[in-house]
Amino acid sequence: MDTNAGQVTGKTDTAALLGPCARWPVEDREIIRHVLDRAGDKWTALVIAALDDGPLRYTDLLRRLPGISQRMLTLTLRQLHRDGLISRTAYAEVPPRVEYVLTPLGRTLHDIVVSLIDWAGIHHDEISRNRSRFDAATK
Amino acid sequence: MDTNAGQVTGKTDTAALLGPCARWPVEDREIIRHVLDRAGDKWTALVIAALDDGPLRYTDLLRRLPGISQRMLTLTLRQLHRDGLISRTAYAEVPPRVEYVLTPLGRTLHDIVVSLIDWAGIHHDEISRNRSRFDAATK
DNA sequence: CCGCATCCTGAGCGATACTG
DNA sequence: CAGTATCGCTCAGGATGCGG
Repeated sequence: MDTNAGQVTGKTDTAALLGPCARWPVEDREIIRHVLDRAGDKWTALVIAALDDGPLRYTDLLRRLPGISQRMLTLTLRQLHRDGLISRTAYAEVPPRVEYVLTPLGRTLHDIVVSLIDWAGIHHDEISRNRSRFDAATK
Repeated sequence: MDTNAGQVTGKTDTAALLGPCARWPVEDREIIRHVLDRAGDKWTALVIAALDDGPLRYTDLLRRLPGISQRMLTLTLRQLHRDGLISRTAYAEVPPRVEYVLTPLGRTLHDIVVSLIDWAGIHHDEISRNRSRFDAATK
């Protein structure tokens, strides 16, 4: 990383400043990258989207997210909790009950995530067609 | 998987229908998943975001995306082209020149992607604080 | 019911060197 | 300038089994 560090020390990295991260200072870049990576995780988006119905229990989420493994649900939930995007409430009952719900911060991301999912749903057929056409042409 | 398959065969998978994918038929699920995965690729979002300035050349993109390798830029561009999100124009000159630009379809995704990047930039400090607090509490 | 620990595989990605 | 080709590794993530 920082391959052009030795080029011109006075100009910092003007080239990089033109990119999509231009609005944010250099020291934040990698954190933004990290946030972006996490948002792009396989399940994070879908978990957040699933939580718009209100509080959900662990097993509810498991059923609402076809294909997710217990492991990944646990990990994803922990990350989201750690980042303050969801809150976790455990009730001392038998059998135990744990409910997850979006925090205000989480809800701000929720809206974006939902629009992304909607986008995928709306345009996936167009994308499929583009892909087929492309493959046919490149054959 | 499908632990409740033996429960009520007539009701198909109503549980799954409640999730965030509820709006879309079952056969589209995995395609949506795929589109979502692609959007969550390490560089896809940033490449799309970088292209809002208008047409860009290969090396322009390389400079505007600090840390990306030639390999990943090539692969990402190819996927985006294949999916019809960007168009590629090669000019028969010396030296060769190739320009990439968002298609109308790509521009619809662009807006979402930008809002996601902005979200990351706005909230990453809050997330960092949450994380620190969480780690301190769990110590 | 709600997880955590372990093992394991392969896709994603970076580094490097080479071509039209 | 705009890619391609090859190697190697890391690590996300699936399967399974156990524990509170």
